[in-house]
Amino acid sequence: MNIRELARRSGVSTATVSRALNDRAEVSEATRARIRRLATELGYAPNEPARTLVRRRSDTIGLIWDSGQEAQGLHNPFLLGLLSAVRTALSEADYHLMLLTTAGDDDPDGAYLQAVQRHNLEGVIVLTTPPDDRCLRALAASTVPCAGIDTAFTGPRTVRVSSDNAAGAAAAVQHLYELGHRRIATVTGPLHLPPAAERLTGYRRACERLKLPVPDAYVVEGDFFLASGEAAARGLLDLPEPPTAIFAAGDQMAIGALHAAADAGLSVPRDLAVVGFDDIDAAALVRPALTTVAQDQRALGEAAVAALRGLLDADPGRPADLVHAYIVPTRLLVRGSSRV
Amino acid sequence: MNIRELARRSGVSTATVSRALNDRAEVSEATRARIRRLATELGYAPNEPARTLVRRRSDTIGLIWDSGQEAQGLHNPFLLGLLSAVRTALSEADYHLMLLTTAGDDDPDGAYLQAVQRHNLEGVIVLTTPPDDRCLRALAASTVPCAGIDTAFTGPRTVRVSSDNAAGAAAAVQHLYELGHRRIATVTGPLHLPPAAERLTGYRRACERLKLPVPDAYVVEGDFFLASGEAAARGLLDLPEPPTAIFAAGDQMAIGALHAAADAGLSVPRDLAVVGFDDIDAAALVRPALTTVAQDQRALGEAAVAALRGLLDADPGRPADLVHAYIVPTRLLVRGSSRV
DNA sequence: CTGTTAGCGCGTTCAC
DNA sequence: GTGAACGCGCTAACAG
Repeated sequence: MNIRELARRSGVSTATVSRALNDRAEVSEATRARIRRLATELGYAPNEPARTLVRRRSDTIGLIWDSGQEAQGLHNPFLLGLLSAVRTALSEADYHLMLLTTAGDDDPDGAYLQAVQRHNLEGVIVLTTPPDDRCLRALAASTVPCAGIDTAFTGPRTVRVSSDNAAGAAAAVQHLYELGHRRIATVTGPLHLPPAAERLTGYRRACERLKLPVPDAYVVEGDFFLASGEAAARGLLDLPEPPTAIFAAGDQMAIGALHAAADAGLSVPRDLAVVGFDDIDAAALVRPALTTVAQDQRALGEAAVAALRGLLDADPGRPADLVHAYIVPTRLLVRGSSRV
Repeated sequence: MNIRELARRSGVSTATVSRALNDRAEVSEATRARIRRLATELGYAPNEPARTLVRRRSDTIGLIWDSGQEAQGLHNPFLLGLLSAVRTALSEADYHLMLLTTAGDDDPDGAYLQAVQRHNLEGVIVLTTPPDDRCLRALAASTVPCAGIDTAFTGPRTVRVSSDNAAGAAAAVQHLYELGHRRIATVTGPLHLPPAAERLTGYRRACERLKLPVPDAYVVEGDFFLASGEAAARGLLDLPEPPTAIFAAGDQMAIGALHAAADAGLSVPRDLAVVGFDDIDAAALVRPALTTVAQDQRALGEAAVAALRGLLDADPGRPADLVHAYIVPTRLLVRGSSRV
């Protein structure tokens, strides 16, 4: 079933069919309706490769989501929601979505770039990825429009989307303050990662505003994984003046802090309050359930799509400074680990 | 950069370039090498839409992974690993991957089918999806090759891939038996779902083999979510003769059982042992860590790709009975919730 | 408002 | 072993 057959059956030319199906103005309403009806009746669907070939655009976006295994267990739960949101938002904007990989390519460094070229991709969305990915750097350095969520790359046609990490962290501190806590420590992520650094900044700013002391010992760098949070919390609880509350920049570390508290014979939230970040699935499953700063995956996904579309519509020559950062608000979910 | 330009620069015709790049036999080794080198040098990449158009095949597989929101929080953590495995396996087999959605289509019932037609997809892989999806049924009923992981659909060119749910459940029971438990109860998933039913079968068979009594009260149907596991466990612990071990057919329910035990003042694993299924992220994060039957996501993904390729290579006329079921083994992860 | 025609980039005949 | 010509399904440009 192709456009020629459809034309034959409806007694018009292929050009008219094409115009009718693509909602061009120059077709009479009557013929348009007739053709559309016939098309659905016959189960006609346009051949995208052919359209792509002639229109020189594919309406297709590439998606890169983690080329390495390092991120395993880290932002994972998070990614799925993101992926879902991106998929939905793109499809609502009538874009198709292609998953990209580096594997199986002769020239791994240019793999993504080649994929974009091969498939005529209009742009690429990048979900959390190791920042040292050479293949990704090559992409960012090109003129391919890229929107990254929580990624640290920059290039000529690049936008970054992320949660308002600083504000989220500040909200966590504020929440603990309102519960009466005055000694609030933090466990950070690896500080070379932007989200980790931003969350620390938010923590510091909130403490400053609230006139809370932040001794150096109250800031411990972790790696976002459980064990680091547990170790950090253990250290914090052993201090001469231990904190009464811990803000961990990631849920896994926060859960580690819960374990450390239990081991120290402390009751959460009575003796120690804990707040995490991300709202991974496990946050609602542990006991006490974890109070956490939830990232809005749906909003992040939609923002990424919006950002990319902005880039696509923008004049390629112009720097896209105006839209160079999309910040999505977070939401504090108060659960048992902080509230009494 | 296209094949014509490449031909001009290498002093041969486009036909020769095409033959060289596609590893056809009728080209001399020398020219092939020369052309290949020039191609990488110039960053040439074939235009897939054009290739697809003329070859009438796209080397592209569609992926459907959850059209509804119902599954939220259920198999989620699981899906991501699957997705990753499928992506890798497909790309190693030189297939491209396209994410499909129903959204934004006029004829939602035929949305997937249309997508397959539009993009010339060779086949589709379906990850866990609500079984009542009409759109999916339409796809399964067609002649499009489909491989489903844990899905309940069947059709003329359909393969199902799943974990060996029965064996996994049996292994859990066996493990508990070896620890000395003789009163082992189970919390099942919704029994209309094949995985839930299979896990129950495995449980029953193992109990029978080990001559363990299974009073009706020891089999409680849950819904895979936390609360149902908690409620079921509470009921079980209130029995006149409560079990000393619970096998829950899903990790969330198992974690619910841990909560119930804690509320009843029981110590896990001393007073009650608990085993789950799936190995979601949270299983390793809760305390005590959850013993669970892990599904091998990587193997499942690879099996799905293998199954689909089998279907693609098979004679379309022939029923594909020989390969109609791919069963992937599970692995018991013993953690603190069972081992003393 | 509609039809005719050219050509998007490539793989594949058929000649040589 | 190589080249010239054709056509995949569709849209765009132009003609009517």
